[in-house]
Order: sequence, then C-alpha cells, then structure tokens
Amino acid sequence: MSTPRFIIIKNFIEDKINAGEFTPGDRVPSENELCQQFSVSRMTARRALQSLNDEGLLIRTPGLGSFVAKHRPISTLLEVRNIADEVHERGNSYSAKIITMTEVEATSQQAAMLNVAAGAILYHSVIVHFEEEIPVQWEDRLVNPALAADYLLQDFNTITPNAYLSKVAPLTEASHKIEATLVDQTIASKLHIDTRSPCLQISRRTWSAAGIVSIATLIHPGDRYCLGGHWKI
Amino acid sequence: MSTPRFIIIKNFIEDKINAGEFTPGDRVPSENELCQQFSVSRMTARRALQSLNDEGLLIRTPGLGSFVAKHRPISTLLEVRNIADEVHERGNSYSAKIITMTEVEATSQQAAMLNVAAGAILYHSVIVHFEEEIPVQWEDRLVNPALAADYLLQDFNTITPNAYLSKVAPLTEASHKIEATLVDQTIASKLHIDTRSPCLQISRRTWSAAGIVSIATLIHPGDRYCLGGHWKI
DNA sequence: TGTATATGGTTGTATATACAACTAGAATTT
DNA sequence: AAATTCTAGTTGTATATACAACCATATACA
Repeated sequence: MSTPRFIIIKNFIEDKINAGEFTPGDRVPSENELCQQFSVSRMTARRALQSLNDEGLLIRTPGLGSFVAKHRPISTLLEVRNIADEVHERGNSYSAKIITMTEVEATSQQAAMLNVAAGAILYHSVIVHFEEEIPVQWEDRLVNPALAADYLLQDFNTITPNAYLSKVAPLTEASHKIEATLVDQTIASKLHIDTRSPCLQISRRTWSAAGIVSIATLIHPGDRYCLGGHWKI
Repeated sequence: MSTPRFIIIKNFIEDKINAGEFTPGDRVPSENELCQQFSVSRMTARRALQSLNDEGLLIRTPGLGSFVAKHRPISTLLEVRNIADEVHERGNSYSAKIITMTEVEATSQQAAMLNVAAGAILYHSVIVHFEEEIPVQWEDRLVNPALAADYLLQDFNTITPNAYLSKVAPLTEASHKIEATLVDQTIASKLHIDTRSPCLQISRRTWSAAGIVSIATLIHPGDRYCLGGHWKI
C-alpha cells in the first residue's frame, strides 16, 4: 500500500479546488458519492473530507454537505518560505549579493546554535536580497567551516546562496518573529536607505546538517510583504 | 449524547498539558490505555489523540507512542483576541477612552460592511486603548444606530466598550493584516506621538448582530506586541 | 561476546455496521 | 392555501475487527 487511499481522495479534491473546478461555495462530492467513485468504505471517504475540513479548505454541514470554504486559513500564509520563490511568483527579478565575509570567533550564543565550542572559528557573511534591484532582505549568515567548506568555495555569481543551501541540506529549524521596528543604523547606512524605513519580520533558520544559521530581516516592506488572515464565524 | 466522548478525552489530555502535568517530550497515554481508562473503543481514543496531533500539540510516532510536542503551533498565537484581556494577562492596567463620536453618512464601502443603504446615518466613534496610560491601540468604530441604539446610550465610564460588545453580540467576522507601517498623521497628532512610531497590525472586526464594525490599528508596538512561531523539522 | 530472531506494544490504514442529528423538499393533512 | 408530517440524503458519533508497519527489548543462537 504505497499512498493511503484517503490521501488519494484528499488530493483529488484539493487539486480540483486549486485548479478552480470547485470554487468557494461549491458543494464537493458527499461521503457516499466518494465511496462509490473510489470503491472505499464510508470511513475512508469521510477521512479525506474531514481532513480537508480540519485544514480549513472545506466547511461541512450536517444535512447539507461539504462545501469549499470561502476563506483560506491563515496558517498557509505563514509557511517557511524562500524569498527568491516569493519574488519570482510575483514575476519580478530577484538577485542577491554577498556584501561581507569575515572570520569570527563564536560567541556562546552562536556556538549553541551551531553546536560548536564557544570561541570556535566561524564565517560570518552578510547577504542582501533584491527584488527589482530594491533591497528587501538583509541576511546574516553564520557558517561552520568544518561542515560547510563547500559553501565557502561556491561561486555565488552562478548560483544564488539560497539555491545552493536548499540543494545541499534540508532546513531543520525555523523561527519567525513578526514585529514592526525601524531598520537599524548598520543596515540603513550600508544600503543607503532611510532609518525611517519600517521592517517587518525577523526570521532565524538553521540548516544543522550544513552547519549554517541564517538571521534574516525583511526590510522596506509594503503591501507585498504583509501577512493577513480572514475569519468568518 | 451531550459532549462527544472523544472530545472529553481530548480535553482531558489538553488540560493536563496546559496544567503542566504533561510537559513537552512526555509520553501521553497510548490508545489502548485510553480505551481502558475511558471504556471506549480504540477508534474513539485514537480520534482524540489524532485530533491533538493535527493541532500540533502531540507528535505521534509508530512503534513508540504519542508525545507532547516541544513547540507550540503558530496558529494559536494568531487568534482573534481582545486587547483588554491581553493587557490584563500581562498584569498591566487597561483603560479606554472615546475621543470622538460623530454622525456620518455611510459611504458605499461602509454601507456594504454593515449591510445598510449607502448614505444611511451611522455613528462614527474613535476609541483609544491604553496600557499603563500609554496608547497602544487606535480604533475606529462604525455603529448602525438602528441596531445599536443601546450602544450609544452606554456609560463607558462604568463598562469598557469591548466588554459591552462581547456581552451584547457575538463577533461574526474578523480579518487581520499584519504590516509594518508608520502611524498616520491623524493618529500621531491626536495622541501626541512621533510620526516615526511603527505600527504593526490592522484588524477589522464585525459584530453583524449589533450593527458594529471596528477597524483597529495597533500602535507603538514593542516586544510585547510581536507575533512569532517556531518550527523544528 | 556478538548477531539474529522473536515478541509485545505502539501507531497507521481500512472495512462493515449502527444509530443520531440535521436539512431540504416532497407528500400529506388540515 | 397553509400548516404539518414524512422521507431521502447528509454529516456526526461510536463500536468491533483485521492486518500492516514500526520500535525497543528480550530471547535464542552462533
């Protein structure tokens, strides 16, 4: 049994929603209809619908049926995302630039994040990400040279730093902090932007297999960089 | 059958987690143990555990058991919350002040939100919420006097505007937009704060039964007003 | 001592069944 | 014509059962 049957049914419905065949408000097949269509028991068909209901894509009403929800759940907006993908999805040009690369001795905090001894030699690089030539993200990257010797030898003119990372090791940890602040002095002066620029989100990501920690600050956000959600009760 | 049995079991476990009896990493009772303890079938016990797993409170591993998750899911941080509750939870003093109350003719947008005809008479009030005497939220409230005559007669020195609302009608809709901007000129001048103050979150809430729409802006946010999440993969 | 193997306990998937609660519309009655 | 009742279809809850997949430990064997 490769993929469970209830997952197949779930994907079947989810795909139709995403493709626009089922639009918000539409009724999707009932449990019994799915039973016949896929030759499964009601509990199996039910599980597919229930799962989509739990995820907020369907609204199920006793006596009526299951309907495509009119509002997408907020959680889908808060996934751990790659800024390059996000920019490309908007059809804009993306580029990144490494502006510094220095050797540092790990502070105790840094050491803990990368699981090395305090005082160990690490590389600290600053990467700025651009959307349409406008800086949108400032990223501090700490690299453990013992694990990531490869990383230091890469030519980031031919491969973006993020693309290399996602190829080499899986993301193992991520924390986001969504906070409104003004950009700090360092960032403002390096990027020649106003210290009045608000910044939105600070995220820390760890690729432990590659020995890399990234702390990113989303700067200069506008409508394109807001998070939101909508509930109807 | 008042409350479903699987809900009872689910609450039983959830309560123990919240009370600290089960701490992150702990193993919770297995499906079979719950069967005996609550005299239910395995499918019922399973459903309670599965539900907690889906919500991210438990991690279930085949062959091992169900364990309390080490990281809370981000969604729980984004609930529709009451600012008064939030301030009180921090042990700080909360107060609110109605600073204007004017009669307006509904624009087409406003009319649509409250389901009245464009041009209908509405009341527009501005409420500022304080934490420890510091303004933290600016709220524009639109009130349909046909439905909310009561509201206009309240003495908000003895009951806070929010407390009255939650007593009188259920919240029916809410949308949040999390965005980093600077406070606008109007707010800055009325509250005598710097136009450089960042603001974080804009939320719109609707109490349709009471004919009230509220648009709130969270101003002057600091560490206390950030949202965040943490994932471990 | 080290390596297989067996075992008991756990979660995952799936079926068949039963009854309850709810809805809309049809059929019936008043 | 209007109100009531019935009915078919839907989701919700719950049980009993079966087998598969996985894990840690204990046991048997080499």
